[in-house]
Amino acid sequence: MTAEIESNFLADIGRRVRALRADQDLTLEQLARLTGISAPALSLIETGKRDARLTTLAKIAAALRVPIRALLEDQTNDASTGGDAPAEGYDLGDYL
Amino acid sequence: MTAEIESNFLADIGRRVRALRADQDLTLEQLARLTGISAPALSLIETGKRDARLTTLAKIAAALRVPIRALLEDQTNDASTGGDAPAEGYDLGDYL
DNA sequence: AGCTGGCTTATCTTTATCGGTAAAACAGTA
DNA sequence: TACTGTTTTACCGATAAAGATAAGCCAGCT
Repeated sequence: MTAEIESNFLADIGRRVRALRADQDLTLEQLARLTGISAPALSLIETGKRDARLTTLAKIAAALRVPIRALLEDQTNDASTGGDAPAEGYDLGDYL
Repeated sequence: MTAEIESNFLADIGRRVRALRADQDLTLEQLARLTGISAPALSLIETGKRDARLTTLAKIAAALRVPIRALLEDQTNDASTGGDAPAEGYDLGDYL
């Protein structure tokens, strides 16, 4: 339950990193040099197997020249799936 | 240089967490129970002294019922209803 | 003064990130 | 079949996050 949502959360981030890297035709080695993060570490993050630190994700976002926000959530709002709507329109789907 | 930008980055996140917590009149103890993160750990994050993991920030955002995006960057220029379009050139100020 | 609540800091243990290196799996392609 | 490039996985050591606990600090209040 909790662990599943967490791994989905990390896997989503990893997919976005990988997609952005592919858009710029960068290899893991190249992104590793740009970020200072090793290629194995990047691979773990992209495959959702590592719970990276905030500054680590910030380095990746900077190297890809996108705001960190672009790595975290879909910019398309979707309808709520759970229960209560917190007054403004967010649902967040109750991460954890 | 690099370390300074990092600490600004973390301090900004911490300030947003603290502001949102204050908006909801929550103490560190209460947020600790909501998130499962200890109050000392939350204090370190809010004061910008800790480089938290992604799932840790996700827990905080969920407890505060805001999208994680709200903790990471200023969204004062958004205020739109559904069409959140980045659309224009980012600078990101070269984190790292 | 003595409280009390909220926050910070310190110490400790467990656990995980992270870089480095190396090896292994997986494409493609000749 | 080999060969090459890319990615994944495994191990190692150093560093750091996170929980727990305790102590310190700083308000406000009786």
